[in-house]
Amino acid sequence: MINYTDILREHNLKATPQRLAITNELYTKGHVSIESLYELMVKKFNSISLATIYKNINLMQKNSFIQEVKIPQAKSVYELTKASHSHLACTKCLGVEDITIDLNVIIDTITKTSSFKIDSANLVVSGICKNCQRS
Amino acid sequence: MINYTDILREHNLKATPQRLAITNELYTKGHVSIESLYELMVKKFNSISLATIYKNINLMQKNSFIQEVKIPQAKSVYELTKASHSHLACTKCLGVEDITIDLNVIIDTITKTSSFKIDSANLVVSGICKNCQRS
DNA sequence: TATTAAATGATAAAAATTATCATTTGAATT
DNA sequence: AATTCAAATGATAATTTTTATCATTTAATA
Ligand SMILES: [Mn+2]
Ligand SMILES: [Mn+2]
Ligand SMILES: [Zn+2]
Ligand SMILES: [Zn+2]
Repeated sequence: MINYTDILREHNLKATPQRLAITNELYTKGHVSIESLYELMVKKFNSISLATIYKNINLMQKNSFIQEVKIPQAKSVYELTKASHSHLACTKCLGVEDITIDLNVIIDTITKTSSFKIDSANLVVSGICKNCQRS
Repeated sequence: MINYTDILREHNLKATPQRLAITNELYTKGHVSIESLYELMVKKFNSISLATIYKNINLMQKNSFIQEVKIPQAKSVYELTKASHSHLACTKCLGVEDITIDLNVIIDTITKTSSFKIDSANLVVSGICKNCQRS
């Protein structure tokens, strides 16, 4: 269990209980949607406002503290920003897993064959996760 | 200029003027957002309903006639379904270009190293397009 | 041309997101 | 420890986005 107090402050964000709870949830769950994050927070705070969730998600995104992951045919999930990686999205349980794949070959190919100046590459692979395959 | 009348009917969709206009717009523009599609349609039909846009987009998506492309930090665009391909998204002009990249090596790698059963892979590369680089 | 299921347009309703603002609070300062 | 104050929260209104409803129209078939 990481303490995000200092890390929040480094991003010029006050370490409020709500933010610490949000970051902890993102840390433990990995990838969380807005609605499930809100449900989780309501359990911890008798009266957290949905606006607080949105305001923090947006603010932390601006500060590159967290990132949105857009999944085809499903709701977005959010995660703590970490080293660049790709995602496996299960179409059955809607779970999202991290996977580290070297996309440099692809990036190089695009750079050589097009005039596009690449900033980042986002890969989402959809399918059935290990757990959902048996059933 | 392709005539989509028969293609729509093959998908069990009536070839209404609105649908023909939508498909033509997707064909000529390539990738269009809901709001710009609506603006374009309003020019052609004095009183097309936004609901008609949504209903058609959703229906045609179910029939795999068109597809949604989710772009990081930007609104989704829609395109006519065609051979699997990836996308270059310009963060400046918000334009989206097609690019054909062989993702089989990556898919094979994932298949070998994980227990994930892959259905599809979606790659969106963000950066600055050729046009936007000069300015 | 008549028939009919499907599509459209108008609009209400619902869902998602943002804005506003009085109150509270974290963190720095004394 | 008490004071200060910008920032954050919560309540809620407003806005935006998307879906539902339904009377009317229309594409397709006969
Ligand atoms: Mn991730
Ligand atoms: Mn495309
Ligand atoms: Zn699963
Ligand atoms: Zn551009």
